[in-house]
Amino acid sequence: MISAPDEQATGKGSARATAQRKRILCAARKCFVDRGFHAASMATIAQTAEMSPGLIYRYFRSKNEIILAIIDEQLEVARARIGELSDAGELAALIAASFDSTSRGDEERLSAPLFLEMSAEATRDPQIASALRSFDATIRGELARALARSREEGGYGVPNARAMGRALMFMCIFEGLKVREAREPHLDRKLLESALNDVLVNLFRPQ
Amino acid sequence: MISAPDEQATGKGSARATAQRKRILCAARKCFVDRGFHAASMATIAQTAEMSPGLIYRYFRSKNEIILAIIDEQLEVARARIGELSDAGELAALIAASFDSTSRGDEERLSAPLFLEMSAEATRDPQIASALRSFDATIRGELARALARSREEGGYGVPNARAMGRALMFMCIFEGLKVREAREPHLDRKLLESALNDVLVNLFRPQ
Amino acid sequence: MISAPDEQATGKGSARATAQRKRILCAARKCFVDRGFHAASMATIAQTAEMSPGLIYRYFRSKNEIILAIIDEQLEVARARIGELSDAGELAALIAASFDSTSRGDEERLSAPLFLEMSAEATRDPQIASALRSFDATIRGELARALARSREEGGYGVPNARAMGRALMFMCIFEGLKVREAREPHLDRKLLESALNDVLVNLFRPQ
Amino acid sequence: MISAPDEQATGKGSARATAQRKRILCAARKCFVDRGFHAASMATIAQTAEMSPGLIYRYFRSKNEIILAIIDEQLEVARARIGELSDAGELAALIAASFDSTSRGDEERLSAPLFLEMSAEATRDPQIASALRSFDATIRGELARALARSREEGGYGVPNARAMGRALMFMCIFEGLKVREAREPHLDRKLLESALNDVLVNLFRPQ
DNA sequence: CATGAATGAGGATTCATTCAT
DNA sequence: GATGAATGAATCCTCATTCAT
Repeated sequence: MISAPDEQATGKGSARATAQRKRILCAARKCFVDRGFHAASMATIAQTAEMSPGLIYRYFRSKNEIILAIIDEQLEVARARIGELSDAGELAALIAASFDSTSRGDEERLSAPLFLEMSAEATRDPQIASALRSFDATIRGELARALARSREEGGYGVPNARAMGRALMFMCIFEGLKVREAREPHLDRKLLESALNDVLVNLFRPQ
Repeated sequence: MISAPDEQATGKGSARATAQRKRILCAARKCFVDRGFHAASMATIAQTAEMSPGLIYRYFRSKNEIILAIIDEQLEVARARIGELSDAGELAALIAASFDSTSRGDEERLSAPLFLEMSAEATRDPQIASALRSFDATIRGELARALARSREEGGYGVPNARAMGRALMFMCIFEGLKVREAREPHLDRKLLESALNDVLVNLFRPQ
Repeated sequence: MISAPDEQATGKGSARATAQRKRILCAARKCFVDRGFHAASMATIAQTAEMSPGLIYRYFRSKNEIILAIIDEQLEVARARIGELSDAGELAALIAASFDSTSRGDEERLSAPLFLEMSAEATRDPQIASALRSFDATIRGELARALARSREEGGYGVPNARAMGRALMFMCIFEGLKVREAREPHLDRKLLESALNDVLVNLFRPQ
Repeated sequence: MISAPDEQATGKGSARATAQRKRILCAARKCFVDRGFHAASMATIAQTAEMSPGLIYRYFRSKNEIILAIIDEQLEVARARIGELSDAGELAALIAASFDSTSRGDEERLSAPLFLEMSAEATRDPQIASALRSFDATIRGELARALARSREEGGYGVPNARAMGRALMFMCIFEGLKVREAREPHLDRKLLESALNDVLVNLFRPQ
């Protein structure tokens, strides 16, 4: 978690407050996707959220706090998604599906533009960097464990020595595909799926 | 190429002008890496280049033109690097080496932060988007051809049907690694190399 | 009308907003009179209006929009004034009076410096040029009709063939006097009045 | 004369220097007509004059000095032109002809845009204001004398009491027409000529 | 709670002018 | 004499943030 809840100063914890925060974050997400963290102005976010700019500051201390909250949210979504993937067997098909923007609502997918925005921002902001590192650690550990688990236990039986490396490669492919999604959203699905199978079959084949 | 040379209006073509442009681009690259395209101010770039802000405009029409020039430069570097990789046999080792920021000077490597910055920007700027697409087309075509070439001709003998898909996967891994480099520059090299070998051996093994 | 009201984007239509716009226009008018459209800076206008520079942009999209609004205002004032003149009989006396800067407040007179500024600007800006042309057409048409009307109907009974020409001459004299006012604001009123009578008596005498 | 010759510091008096000054003034005139005093940059003027910006400063101390020189030149041209007019008998036809931009070269006509630019500038710059006043005094005196001269001496025999007033009106019409020329350069010549005759016949008819 | 007007620092860009060559 | 690179102040405009109502 990047942004401390700090209900004292902002959230109030009431249902109302939660709803307002969600409203703002939803608007912010849209604006950030459309224009990037920097180019999206608080005024635009307010307008999108159909509230006054001043009101936003009742729920978030600054624009940066909103950015951090959005990053948290996106990482959470990604965590959930990759958790699902690693549990299921059909990894290639599922990853390919995660590429498809029509398969889920905006709030349930790691947005490709936001992923790039976040990653770029992490280069400069240590707080964001650390959030991403923690995300990484969680996911890679989880993946490595899944890979290392024996076939009898529903795992892939990959030797421990290789599991960490393959988890790393999985992340690279997952994130490389996010980059690609941002750049080439209409990439041929057939090509993608067969390519993924071609590679992942090796990465994840029970050994 | 995004930015036409257009010596008419800016560069003057003189040795001096070329040196100044290089100076500016070098300063801009530093600033963009440190702060991002948007947060880097012309004043900062000028200061880094040790010249007055006004002077920059003798060599570039706008900040955006500088951004485009930097993107051109980075894509050119990436093209050259991937060209080398695809010619050589030791793909995994080379890719891993390309991760190593100490192996080459700043100007001879695709900067990871800039790569993210560029990719994010391409989401909104059609000119950048098109430059990236053209980069993609070139590289993927080249890779696919190298993969499809018969072993006798120094290729990998991958069936045509699979070559395109593997080229795509190669790009995902390459770019996924750039993302990782930005996030985790001190990633364990041993782990990385062995993981790459593990995957690429399958992707590029002569068949 | 040059500048559409466009309350959507700027004015808000509230009483407050109207007052602020007026405040800004009033300050801008002063600054433009003192220094010209180009030399008057937004900072100066803001200072004159006793507000921050940024606030101006809540009410006007750009400096140019302010210029256009001022031009609109000035043309409107001129139209009203010439309307009065053409209705009354004592044209010479009235024109001379319109020269007198003490007879009316700043907002009810076509400012001589602004008239020059506007006219000069119209040379380059097609929007302003067209506003001036429309002003011309209105006024000259109105004058020509007044001149052509029969004496029984309160007109001057000037033959149609001559009415257009005399309306043109009237405009030349009116505008020539604006030039003079800018240059020689303390011109001898007696001289002016008798000179105007001498000429206009011929232009407008009922025939 | 606004701008003191001051050969010491600038002109050098040599034929070369004179030619260079003329070159610069000619370029400046073009630029000022096209873009106005303020918007015309020294760089553009230099380019138009086909010389380097720095060189201009060998012949003029500042941009303002160029503006003043141009104003001098324009007033000189106007003086000459009105001198001709007042000597000839066919005043109306001649004034109308002076409207016609094709009748003379650019350097021999008072440019309408420059006239507006000058007049506007005179509002703020006392030096320019005084130059215009001196111009006025000369011209109006000359005109008044011509009008007052007896018919036997080639004059118009206008009583002294009226001569000053008519000279004033003549100036208004002349300058009013300059304003019109800037605004409506393609004004119907027939209309203009007949209108001028209609008025001037009264102003200048020998009495 | 909510508004939206207000602030003012900061950003990109231009341009008259200078000066080393 | 001549060049044109270099300067840096000044300009327009934007936007995160605050606060009176």
